[in-house]
Amino acid sequence: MPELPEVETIKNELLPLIIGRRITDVTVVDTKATQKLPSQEFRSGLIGQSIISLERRGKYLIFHLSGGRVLIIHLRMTGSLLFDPEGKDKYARIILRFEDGHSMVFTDRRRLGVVYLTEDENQVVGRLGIEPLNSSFTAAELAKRLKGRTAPIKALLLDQSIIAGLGNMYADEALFAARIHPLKRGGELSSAEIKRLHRSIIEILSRAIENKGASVDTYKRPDGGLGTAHNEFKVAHRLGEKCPVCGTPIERIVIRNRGSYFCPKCQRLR
DNA sequence: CATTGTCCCTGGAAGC
DNA sequence: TGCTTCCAGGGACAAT
Repeated sequence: MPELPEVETIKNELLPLIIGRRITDVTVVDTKATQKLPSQEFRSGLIGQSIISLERRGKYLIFHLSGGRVLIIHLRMTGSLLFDPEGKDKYARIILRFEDGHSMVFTDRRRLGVVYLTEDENQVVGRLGIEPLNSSFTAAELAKRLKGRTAPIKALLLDQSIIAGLGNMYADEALFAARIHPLKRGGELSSAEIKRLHRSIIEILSRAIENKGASVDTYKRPDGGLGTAHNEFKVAHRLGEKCPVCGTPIERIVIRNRGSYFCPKCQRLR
């Protein structure tokens, strides 16, 4: 499941492979991927353009094109961007070909991923919240964003308009590291808890990027390689396993239709 | 506005 | 073995 560390890894590894390359052909295998944009319009908007930059914002990949337009891809649950994949991909949805014979394939088993082609990227990413690895993300800023909120902290961490890029796995890991129960109301966190949570979010995400993401489900890097961040998960997807701190079995509850893993002893509600 | 619930989508797992 | 049902979850959207 691509969250911030996975998308950041894809950006980092794709960047040197595609920068400056001109798109010579586009195949739209699955028209659902481009949403309401007709595939002919999508193709003609891309063909002939060069990729001049690649950035990440939250979980979005943003490709700036020479003509001024912007290609934006969200991988959602099972999407991958593969560079020069071997053989045919059963789940290929969009294929970009470059003038020198290379290709980039957007594959997506569950077909939830979305591709945009726009002149104004803010229409797609404009409502996203703060970047947690940006220096502007401070404990004071986090406190401000949680103040007065009554929803469970877990739900607030998943709200992309508050913090951009955290997903289910890393939200659970950050809450465990900060020793905060996922159901605790956001506005009721103490300043000590907010400081711990702030630090944990940064450390968990940074470490996962060092590990090139977590290969849970279908996540792959552009060269087809996997990430190793999941090996360091302490609670996420570890129902019934022993808490590495106290040995208590990890529990799972559902918050906003998302499975939340936590240690009932280390993360007390009160 | 804040919060909560539903839906999309598919393949792997679980149950019968 | 083979069929059916459930589940995973990011984000758009509707309802409250």
